[in-house]
Amino acid sequence: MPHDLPKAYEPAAIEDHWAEYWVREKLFVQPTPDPAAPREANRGLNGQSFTILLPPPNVTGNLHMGHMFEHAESDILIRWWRMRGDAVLWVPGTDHAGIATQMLVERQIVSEGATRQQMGREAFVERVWKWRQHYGGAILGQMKRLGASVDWSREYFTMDEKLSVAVREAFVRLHEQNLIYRGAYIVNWCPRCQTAISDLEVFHEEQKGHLWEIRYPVIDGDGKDTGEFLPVATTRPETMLGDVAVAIHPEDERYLQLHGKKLRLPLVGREISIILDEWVSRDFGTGAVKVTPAHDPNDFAFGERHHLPSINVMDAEGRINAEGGPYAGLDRYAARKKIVADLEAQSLLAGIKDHTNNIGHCDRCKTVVEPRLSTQWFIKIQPLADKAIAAVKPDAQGNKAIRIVPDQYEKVYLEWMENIHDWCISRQLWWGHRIPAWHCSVCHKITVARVDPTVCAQCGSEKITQETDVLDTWFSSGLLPVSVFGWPNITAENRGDFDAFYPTSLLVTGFDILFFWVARMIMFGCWFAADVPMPNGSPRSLANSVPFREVYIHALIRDANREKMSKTKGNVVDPIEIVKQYGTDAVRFTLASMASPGTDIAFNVARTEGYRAFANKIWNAARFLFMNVDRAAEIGITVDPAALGGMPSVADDAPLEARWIVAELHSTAAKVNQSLENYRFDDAANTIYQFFWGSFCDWYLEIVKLRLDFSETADKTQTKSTLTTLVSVFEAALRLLSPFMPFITEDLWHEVYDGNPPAKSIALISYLKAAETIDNDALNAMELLQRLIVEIRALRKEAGFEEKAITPVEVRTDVIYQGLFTESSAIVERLARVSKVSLVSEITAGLAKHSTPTFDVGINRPKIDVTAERERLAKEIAKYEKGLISAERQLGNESFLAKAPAQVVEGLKKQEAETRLLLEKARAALDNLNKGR
RNA sequence: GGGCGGUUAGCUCAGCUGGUUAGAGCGCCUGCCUUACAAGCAGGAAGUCGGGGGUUCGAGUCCCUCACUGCCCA
Repeated sequence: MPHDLPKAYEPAAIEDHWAEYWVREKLFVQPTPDPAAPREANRGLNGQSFTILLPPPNVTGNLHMGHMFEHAESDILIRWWRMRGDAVLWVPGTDHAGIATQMLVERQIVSEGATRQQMGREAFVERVWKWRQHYGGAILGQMKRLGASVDWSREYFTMDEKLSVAVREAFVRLHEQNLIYRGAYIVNWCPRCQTAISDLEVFHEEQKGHLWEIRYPVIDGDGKDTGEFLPVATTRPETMLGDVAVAIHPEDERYLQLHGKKLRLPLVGREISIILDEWVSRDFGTGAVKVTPAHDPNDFAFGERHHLPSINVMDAEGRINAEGGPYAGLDRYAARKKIVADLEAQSLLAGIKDHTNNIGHCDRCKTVVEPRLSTQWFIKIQPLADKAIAAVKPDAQGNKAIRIVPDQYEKVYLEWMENIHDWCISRQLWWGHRIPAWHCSVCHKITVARVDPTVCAQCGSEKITQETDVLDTWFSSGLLPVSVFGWPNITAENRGDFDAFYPTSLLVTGFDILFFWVARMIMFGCWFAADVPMPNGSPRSLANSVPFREVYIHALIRDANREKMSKTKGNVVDPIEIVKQYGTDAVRFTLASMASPGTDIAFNVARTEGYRAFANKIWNAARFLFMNVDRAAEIGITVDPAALGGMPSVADDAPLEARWIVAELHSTAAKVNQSLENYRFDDAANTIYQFFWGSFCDWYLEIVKLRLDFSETADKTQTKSTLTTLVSVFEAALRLLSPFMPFITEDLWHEVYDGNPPAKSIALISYLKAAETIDNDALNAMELLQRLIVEIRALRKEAGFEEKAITPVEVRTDVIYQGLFTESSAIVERLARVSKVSLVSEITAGLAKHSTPTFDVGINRPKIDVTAERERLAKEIAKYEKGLISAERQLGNESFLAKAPAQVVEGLKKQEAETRLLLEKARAALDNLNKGR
């Protein structure tokens, strides 16, 4: 059947088809292994499994460039491992994103004129589920379109029943282990979201503000003003309503006379004490710091140390509450304004200074967070952190249970983990995993249980109500590596997944969630998996408890000007849009080729344009190939499909270009495999690009045109073997490229097999593996030939030949190369538009001439540009002279000769000799030019 | 304030444990519609490797220092 491909590659025409095909045919589904079967049987051909858990995108989210990059890298690795014969599993899913999702649905409700409070909790949660069913997880649909080779049968959602069981078990277990406690502490409170958020969910931003100095009147034992004042500096004057003391440094000479005295709190009138505390910084402000334990973490610590009461003066929405007397009801900023004005009116304001401070904002809604005293649930994190540290730190033998790549992040991780704070896991939301704790209104004790209790476990009362708080979303996503494989239900019958896929092999993720998620998975994984025995019943070591063996931290995507992409700046590049324009493959290849470790990626569509051209190049190479296959078929020459699919090889007596392209292919395969081992997507991509375009298309295809003779008189055996090499190398190159450009390679691969491929997808057959030895003779010979052709082409230009003109050339070379040039004269003639290659002992005087270390080549010069030629030679001479001077200096240096490796010295000597010769030739050529010969 | 990274061609970036005269893509210049491809072909120009100092026979690569820049933590 003749092939009929459009002249230009149109990604849109094929991508939807294949994306849908991959999902429909369930090509990437990895079934649960049978736990009764031997472990090896559950692994791939290599006896290995390779598993990646998709970092769960937010269920409300859309795919952005960062996702596409992360997925491209993961997919490249996954496809590569799969083609190398491993049992591969990539598990997709989304997380329920407590705050974001609740905010989104709440906004909808408000726009309908209602509130969630009116609706009630149950109805609201139902509404969120409904939203999720209709609109949630759009990002997974986008992933399907982009061809991510994930196992869709295993899609998870953190609120699913199966994963919720794990959340509950984890909570109860930690509680039983006394690692969960509840208490009143200062937390980051978002007045808009009306929930506590963890330290990690707060971002700090410098803002210009003020430092107000307030004069606190000193009073005597009877409560009367002494006429003295203590100046107190604050950035948040409104919190003074909750002041319970003022702290000074015990050795601060300015305030020695105030030791033991009391103050009257301005505006409020409350008597407060002056406390002495060495933690006070004497240099900051006035050296006297107001203490408001309910509204500042440092003050809370002061309060603990000095047994001070806490007075909460704000409500959940950031308004002053009843404790604030006349200010009650005012928003925090309105209250600040009024308080400052009132203080001023009472002459209690000593000064206002400009002050820049770092203000915490809610990561979700950008509202300024308020440190607030409230009762929350916490995890006592140290025991978990200890394991998580041990998992990453090298042991005495230098082994690490988890390797973090690039390794600089290992330090960042350990630094954070070693200074970790207890984790506030409660959120005042409705959407999420409700904390499985019940409060008893009789004995006021708490019952935490795996099964919803009906009575208080302490006093048996039925008057119990469930805790209203839900758990932090990261609590559930932190459990994913264990929960997606069935934990806590690991029984003899259903432990197949866990045994086969846990620990997962690799996590590909961004630096931004190293602490949020990666660290928490490590803590939970090490903690909970440790209790699951190994398949043979033996205890599980730390190395087998970790959630993944490696973490690859990828770069961040910025716009073409290296600016962070953000909606407000309007510089967000929508990957789907770019994909529509250039094709998924081109975008993937762009991302891969720019993915060098440690540097952010400045995404530039100019690059993508270039890789679309690359795809088009491959497409057209295929057209050329099919054209010839069809023509061959007409005279009865066909390629045996059995010759395809492995590593191409050629006979020793095959033509040079055949031996060469096969050697190049092997060498390319070796480099690509090596690069991917090291997560060097850029090197791998560039190597393939160079092979496909630079070697296969630019040279091999051009030369092969000489051999494809379909005339009556043709040597059919030779034509067939040429065609076989051509097709088999192309087919192999498609496989090499497939992980990077899955769509075009899938499409062309099916074409190569004329619709009867040996497998359902190119993704399911084997990747390239280089032979032990590579034909270096062919590589060297071809390199020399290419050099000759390039020199002739350059000469032709300089000599002013028309593009199409054909001309004879003279070549002088050593005997050892003469055979090559003679045998390959047809190649030179075709590629350099030469009528005849004559080997001479010296290039005829007067010809335009180029010299290289191995040969001289000369051609006629119909209309040479003498000035340009003179400039070129002068430049060449200067370059050689410079090189010669530096070579001579080094070779004249005795310590160089004594200390440098022989190989380096030899190389330099050879180079020096060559340069000397080339210099002489260039000088002679310049002379001749000047003499007008 | 503490820590980490970056600075190489006009742009975006490679350059492994120091070793011959520093590379790629895009862009640029010149000439070509050579029937696979103008999303192409051929040829070409272009870098005091951020500044300074040091170690070394030899430094883009190692050390010190300064400058600029980005990120993380407080």
